[in-house]
Amino acid sequence: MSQANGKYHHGDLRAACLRAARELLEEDGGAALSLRAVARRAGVSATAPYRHFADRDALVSAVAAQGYRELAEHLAGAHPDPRTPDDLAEIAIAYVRFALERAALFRAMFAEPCDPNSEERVAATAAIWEYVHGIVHGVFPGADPEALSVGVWSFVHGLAFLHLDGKLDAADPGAVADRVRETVRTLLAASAAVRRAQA
Amino acid sequence: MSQANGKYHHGDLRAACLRAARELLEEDGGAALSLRAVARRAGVSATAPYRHFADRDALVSAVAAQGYRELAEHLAGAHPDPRTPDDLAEIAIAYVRFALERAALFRAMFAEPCDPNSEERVAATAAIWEYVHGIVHGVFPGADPEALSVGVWSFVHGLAFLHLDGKLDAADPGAVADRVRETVRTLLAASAAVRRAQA
DNA sequence: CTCTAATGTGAGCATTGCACACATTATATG
DNA sequence: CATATAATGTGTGCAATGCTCACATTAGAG
Repeated sequence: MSQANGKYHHGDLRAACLRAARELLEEDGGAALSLRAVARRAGVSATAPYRHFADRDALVSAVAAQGYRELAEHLAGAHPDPRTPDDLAEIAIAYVRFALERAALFRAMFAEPCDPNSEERVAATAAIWEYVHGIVHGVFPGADPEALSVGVWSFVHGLAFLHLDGKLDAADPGAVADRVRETVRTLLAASAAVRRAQA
Repeated sequence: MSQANGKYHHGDLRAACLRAARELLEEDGGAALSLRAVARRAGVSATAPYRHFADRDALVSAVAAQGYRELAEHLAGAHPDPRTPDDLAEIAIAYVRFALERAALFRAMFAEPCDPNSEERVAATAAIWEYVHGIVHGVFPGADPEALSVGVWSFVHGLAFLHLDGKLDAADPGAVADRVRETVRTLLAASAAVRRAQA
């Protein structure tokens, strides 16, 4: 009951719904995120949320957008100004940790095709692209920034998902971090290995 | 109606359910995959599928396992024995194309944590790991096979998901293929760029 | 103060997952 | 061949959900 005062009008039901949705997501996973459960938790009738969200998808989209912003913060916190591949590895570790710690949220962010109607969500995605470009520019000043940004985000994103889906063991956070670091190093050494082999 | 003969016993309802599930997945997306819809399409009562699948998750797991096998085939078809980064790029392209062409199936394969109870699913995952190891060994003979396999699968997997989720434009298959190829090249040249910058 | 638009309520409908008791049939066993 | 038993399919029922609609309440503009 985020706000169970007896008033007829809630005050800020939209925010309360988002909060409730986040709580449900973290407590019971994504499947439990129903509009009715959100309404219950906000101490409000089952249909009240429809005044603030067109449908379930709209609610999820709003939560996802919130997630994008938090992800950006989380990454920025991992390393303010990455310059070396090892710096980049730290950010990769932060990305994977975010996915594992806020698993249901992370899924909500990437489960559905980015709804082109949700301005909020598109904007958040664009912000992440900006951020990735900045990192790539700092770490690989000489490379094609567009292609390498795609490469880096893909790699890190895939790493996160494979852990999330149990394709890589994610039980021990320390071990996960080590593996991510190791993988970044190895991948960046791969081209050298190729050149050596071809020489 | 995959098999609407009037017999009381269906003959092979399990297979019919899987077929129906695949059809629903491709026609209406993952959300439409309900046990009842599957039953309807198989021309059978709503609860009949429970004789073959413990619950909805079990059905999805079975479909996912099927998907893993098809993915392995699809990749093998793209290049039988990859030896160079460009060969690898062709496989990456095939991976992304599989994800985009069988989007709902692909999501089903990776949406939920790999159920440790589903033998079939675990086995299929292990098979993919084997396959990736083989490729990596062929293309990067000198590298740490474990770490680089993780890196390569992560990268390709992330690439697929970012396209699938609209973070990368996936409208034109040709353009997607070009981007994937370009990204593989650029990523493998990244370490060179770093060394150049540090020199 | 009044009237309108915003916001919340409650009943209702279709759909779903699943459990249960029951019907039908394949198959093993006498 | 006859029959008991296990496998398989049916139908009913319940609780939950998303969503619509008519209605109640209230905040705030005029």
